[in-house]
Amino acid sequence: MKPTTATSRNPARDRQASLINSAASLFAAKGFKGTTTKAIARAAGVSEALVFKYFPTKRALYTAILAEKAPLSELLNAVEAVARKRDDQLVFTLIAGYRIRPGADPTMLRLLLFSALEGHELADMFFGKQHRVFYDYLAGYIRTRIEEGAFRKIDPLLAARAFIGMVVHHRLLHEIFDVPLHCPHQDIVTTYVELFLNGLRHPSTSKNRGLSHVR
Amino acid sequence: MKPTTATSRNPARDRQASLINSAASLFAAKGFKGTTTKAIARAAGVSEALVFKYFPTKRALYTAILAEKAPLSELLNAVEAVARKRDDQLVFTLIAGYRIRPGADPTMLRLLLFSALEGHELADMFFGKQHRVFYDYLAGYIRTRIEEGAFRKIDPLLAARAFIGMVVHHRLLHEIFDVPLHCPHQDIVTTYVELFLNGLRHPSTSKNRGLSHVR
DNA sequence: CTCTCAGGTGAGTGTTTACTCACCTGACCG
DNA sequence: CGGTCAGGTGAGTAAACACTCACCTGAGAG
Repeated sequence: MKPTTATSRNPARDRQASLINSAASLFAAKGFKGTTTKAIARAAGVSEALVFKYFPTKRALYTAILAEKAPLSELLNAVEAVARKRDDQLVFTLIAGYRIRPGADPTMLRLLLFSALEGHELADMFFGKQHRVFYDYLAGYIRTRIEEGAFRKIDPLLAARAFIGMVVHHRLLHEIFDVPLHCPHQDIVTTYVELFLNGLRHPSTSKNRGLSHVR
Repeated sequence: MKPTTATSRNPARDRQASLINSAASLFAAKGFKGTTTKAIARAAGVSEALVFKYFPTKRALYTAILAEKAPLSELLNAVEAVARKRDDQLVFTLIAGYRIRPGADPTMLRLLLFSALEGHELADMFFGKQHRVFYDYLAGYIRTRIEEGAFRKIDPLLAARAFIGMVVHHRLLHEIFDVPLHCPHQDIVTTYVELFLNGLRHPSTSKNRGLSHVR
C-alpha cells in the first residue's frame, strides 16, 4: 500500500479544497442556480469533467461547502475569557468588533443568506454553526448578569437577538446593500455597545419620561 | 377612438397585474434564476407565449415587479401623527409592530433580499423605497429628541439603524431562517422598544457600572 | 521496454431555458 | 354577411445547462 493517504501531500484533497474555494466564492456571488459548473471549473483552472470526478453532482459540491465552512472560531474563546471577568463592555465590543471590521469577508454572509433563501437542506445546519451558538452563549451570559443584578429583568434570548440584530443588520446594509459608512468602524462598535448596555441597565430611579417639550 | 383606456375595466392591465402577482410570489420563493417563465405562466393560468406579449423579457417582468411593489404606505403618516406628540414609546412601537406582526407577508422581504444578493440593477431603488425612508425619518426624529434633551447624545443615523436592525433581524430569523417564536408578538415588540428607548435615555447619574459580583 | 493506473480532458448527451412565430378565435362594426 | 383586430396559443428554436464517456498522459513498478 502506497502512502497516498499521507497527511503532508495529498493532491486529491488539494484539488478538492481548491474546487471548494473556487465554488464558494461563485456561489456566494451568484447563488446556487446562478452559478454554472463550467464557471466553477474555469475558476479552479480545470476542465468541467474533473469537477464531476470529485463531486458527483453540483448539489453535492454545494453541500460540501456548507458542511465545511463553519469557522465559528477562536472568537468564542476570547469572549469566554472576558466574560469570566464580568467585563460587559468588552464582551459585547469583542463580538461586535469581530463582525464589523474593515476587512470582513462578505462571502460567508452571502452564502448563508443564499442558502436560506434558496431553501437548501443544509441551510439550517450552516446557520446553527455560524450564528445560533452566539445567540445561546450570549443569552446565557445575559441571564447570568440579570441574576447578578447587573442588568434589569429582560428576556435574555430576545436581548441577545437584539444585539446580534444590530450588528448583523449593519453588515447587511454595508456588505449586501452597499450602504456607505459615514464614520469609522470603532465609533460604530462603541455606539452600538453603549446603546445596548445602557438599554440593559436599570433605568434611572428619577422618572424622567422625557415629555419635556410637549406643547 | 374606443374607450380602451377606461379606468374601470381594462383587461390588458388586469392581465398584467395578475402576471405581476403570480411572478412576484415565485421570484420571492425561488429567486430570479430559480424561476422559469413556464412556471410563471402556469401560476397565472395562461400560456407561456402570453407572458412575452406583455413583457418583452423575463428581466423586464422582474423589473416591473420591483418598480411597482413599494407600498411604504400609511405607516409613515401614522408615525408622523404620534411623533408630533413626542410619544416616543408609541413611535417605536408603531414601527416595530408594523413589521413584527402575526400575518406579515414574507414576500417583500424575500424579494428585497434576493434582488440585493443577485445584484439586480433596481435593487437599490427597491431598498430606497422600502427602507431608506424609515432610516432617514427615524434619524431625523431622534436628532430632534436629542436636541430637546429627551435622549442622550448619540449618532442619530446609527441609532435608527440599530432599532431597524433589531426589528428586521427578528423578521429575518423568523421568516427566512424559520426560527420559532418563544413568546407572543406584543411582548417581543415591547421588549425591543423598551430596550432601545432605555438605551437612548440619559444614564442614571449614580454610576453603577455593574461590577457587583466580580471575584 | 511494457504494464498499470491515478489524474485529467475534449467532445459529446439529453434536457431545460428564454424567447419567437404562424396561426387561431370570437366579439364588434358596417 | 364579411372584415378587423385585440387577445390568446401550440409548436417550435437556438443556446445553455448538468452530467457522461471514451480516451489521453506520464510516472512508477517489474
